[in-house]
Amino acid sequence: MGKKEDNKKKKREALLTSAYLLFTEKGIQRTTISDIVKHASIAKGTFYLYFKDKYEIRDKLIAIRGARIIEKSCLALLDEEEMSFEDAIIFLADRVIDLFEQNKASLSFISKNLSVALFNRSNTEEEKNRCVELFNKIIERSGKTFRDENIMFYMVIELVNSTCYDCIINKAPVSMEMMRPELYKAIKSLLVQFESE
Amino acid sequence: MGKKEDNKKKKREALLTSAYLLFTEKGIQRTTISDIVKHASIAKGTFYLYFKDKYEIRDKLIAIRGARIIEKSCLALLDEEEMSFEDAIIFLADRVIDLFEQNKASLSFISKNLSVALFNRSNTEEEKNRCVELFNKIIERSGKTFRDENIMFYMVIELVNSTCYDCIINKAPVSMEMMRPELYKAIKSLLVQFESE
Amino acid sequence: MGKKEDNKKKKREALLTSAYLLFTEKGIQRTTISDIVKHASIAKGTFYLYFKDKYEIRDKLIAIRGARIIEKSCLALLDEEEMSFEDAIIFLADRVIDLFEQNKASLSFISKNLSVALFNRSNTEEEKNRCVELFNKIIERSGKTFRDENIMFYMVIELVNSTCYDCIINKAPVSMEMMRPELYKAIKSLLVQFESE
Amino acid sequence: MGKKEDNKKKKREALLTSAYLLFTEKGIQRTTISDIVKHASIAKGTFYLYFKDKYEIRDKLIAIRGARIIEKSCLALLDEEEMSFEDAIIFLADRVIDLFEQNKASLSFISKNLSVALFNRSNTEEEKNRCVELFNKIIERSGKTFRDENIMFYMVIELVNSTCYDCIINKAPVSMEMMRPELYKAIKSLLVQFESE
DNA sequence: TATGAATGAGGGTTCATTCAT
DNA sequence: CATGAATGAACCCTCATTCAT
Repeated sequence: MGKKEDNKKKKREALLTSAYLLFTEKGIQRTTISDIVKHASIAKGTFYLYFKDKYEIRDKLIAIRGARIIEKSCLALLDEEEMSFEDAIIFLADRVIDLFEQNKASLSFISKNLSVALFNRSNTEEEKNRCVELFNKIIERSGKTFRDENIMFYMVIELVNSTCYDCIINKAPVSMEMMRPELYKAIKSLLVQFESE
Repeated sequence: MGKKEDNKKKKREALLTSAYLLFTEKGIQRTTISDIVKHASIAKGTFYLYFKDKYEIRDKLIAIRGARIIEKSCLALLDEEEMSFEDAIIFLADRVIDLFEQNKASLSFISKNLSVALFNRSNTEEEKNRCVELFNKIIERSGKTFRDENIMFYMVIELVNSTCYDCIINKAPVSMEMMRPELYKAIKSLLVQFESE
Repeated sequence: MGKKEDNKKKKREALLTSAYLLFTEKGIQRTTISDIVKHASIAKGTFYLYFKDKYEIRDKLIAIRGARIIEKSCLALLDEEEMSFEDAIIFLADRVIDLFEQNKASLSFISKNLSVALFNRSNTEEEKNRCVELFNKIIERSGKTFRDENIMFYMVIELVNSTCYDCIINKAPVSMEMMRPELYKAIKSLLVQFESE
Repeated sequence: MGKKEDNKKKKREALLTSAYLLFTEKGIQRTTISDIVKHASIAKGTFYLYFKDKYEIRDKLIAIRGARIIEKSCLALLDEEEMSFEDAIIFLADRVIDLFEQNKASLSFISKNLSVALFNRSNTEEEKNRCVELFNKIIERSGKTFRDENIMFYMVIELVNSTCYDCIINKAPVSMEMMRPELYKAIKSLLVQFESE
């Protein structure tokens, strides 16, 4: 019967949601498993039926939340009129930066690990696949071909994520405002670099 | 009397050395203050005369060890014959990657925080200054001028550090071997971008 | 229907076998009911249909395994040619010591509780009876009569079991090798003591 | 300064006393470290400065309390008029049985481990030595010599301890009352056995 | 300044037991 | 009868921090 299965999924979901809320609110260090299960209205022992420890749930959440950010941005792009590939990627970067600026706690939580959502081996789930599909669709629309799309996307993501983290959270080396135009130029020069002649 | 001063410096040094050893050996989480003071042959209470907590000593160490990596690379470069600016930066990147590959524990410890060695506000010490001076010397030698050297260096460092961490530690998205040529092309395209016309 | 009965017996047997294996392998403390049912491929709740708790199954196992050791030794004796009563008991002791030396985990598990196999009130099962019968047969064969056979057997068993446990497991006060001749002399003097005039 | 040292000894003593009280009152399984420290008015963490775990304190206590029983009995003997060696040992056994009958909780706690007080390697402390000295004094007074005094004492202790435990706690195979005369005869026959001609 | 024994809150984790299926 | 997910009390133990010396 699916009832049990359903219940299990719900429990898992509740743990993930509660953990994310607490992690972004109080930080990972100061969030205890007790906090998480209390917030999720689940027994403490039950936590261990779903996750090995606090760090497993954190890693899973980084992947999920990172993927969500990328997905949202891609979907926003697909709603837009067609534009050049460079502009499309800049548009994406712009969306990601906006989302992070609107949700600094999320950025603080994801830290510089946005790319694990796409490239980490342990993350074999659908989130990853959905993002990869969206990226492929964007490339397709551009009609261009690239030397190594994975590495290209990886570098762009790293550059965007790093600058967001440092400029928004640490406010160093400069503010995000000041960084933004430089970042866009940098991304453009990177993309050109990856086009196959 | 300078002897007391000396002794204090030695104690501080011992704590830093021991902490670094243990952090790289067992990880930060699993290293306790007890471990650190035991290894440094110092009393537990004394720790608190020098550092607020484990995370203060960690942050200090990331800055010190990061700066050391950059410094070493810069000094190696200054030993070389003159070369073009692009080649000089590639040479630097190459040195940094080599150092990290030779010392994965150090990379694991520094994680994606290499740039704090140079750009973090809280890091007001000499390490930072030495690195900045070295960078300035390199630029000087090139005879070129750049739109914003800080941001340029920041981006290159982030790109090198990120790819090292992901490719060497996580082996994703590709191996460091495969990443290296792509990284160099990317760095070159970035640098050109920053030259003032 | 006997099939259900059979199945129940098999389950019980499986639990006993698994528990014994784990108890001797990892110790009683470190063996959990979860471990036992997992090893027996039985559901957790089912355990409680057969035993009250871990200690009930442990006590049952000590009785069973203790009885098995004594039985084996007695049967070995009955295979031998006739010999004097003293020699017969020494032969038995010898067999028991050998069995324990070959299976230290079993000795460690039974500890100093070998006699419960025969004399514990709660142990009302067939194992006990089989051993008692074998002892009676041995006495019968000897043609002798004794003041109190039960106490005599009890003392011999205690002496053999204690020395085995201390000398084989703890290696104190001396090795089993050194203890053996002394033990045999002691047993002989005990037996003489119990003969009715 | 001895003040700190003194305090440490007192703490250790308090832990031992409290643990013994609770072990004999509620059993080892049902006594928690929390119980012990609470009863001793000591902080939980402090327990671990003195003992590794509950089982270390238990083992230490078995040795201490076992030694105390033997010591008391020996001292009672030395108060008596001279008597034959056999009678002296019977007197000792008698005292031990009496002490155990008066304090069944203590017997239950020591279980069949009385001899570890004297023969366990890990127990290197003064308790052991005091008992050994007392035994030597008794032998000296008897003017006799024995083949192996250690093994002799060990066997007598084991026999007394085993019968006490089984007859007093388990009331099997017979009551202590019924066992006592048989035990004395057995001890006597054992002792004769060990005399060197 | 330096010490390290003492603290005790609260961390993670276990596991016997229950009970709806 | 059998199941096994869920429970949650209770466990052990850690360890940052204090403070009398």
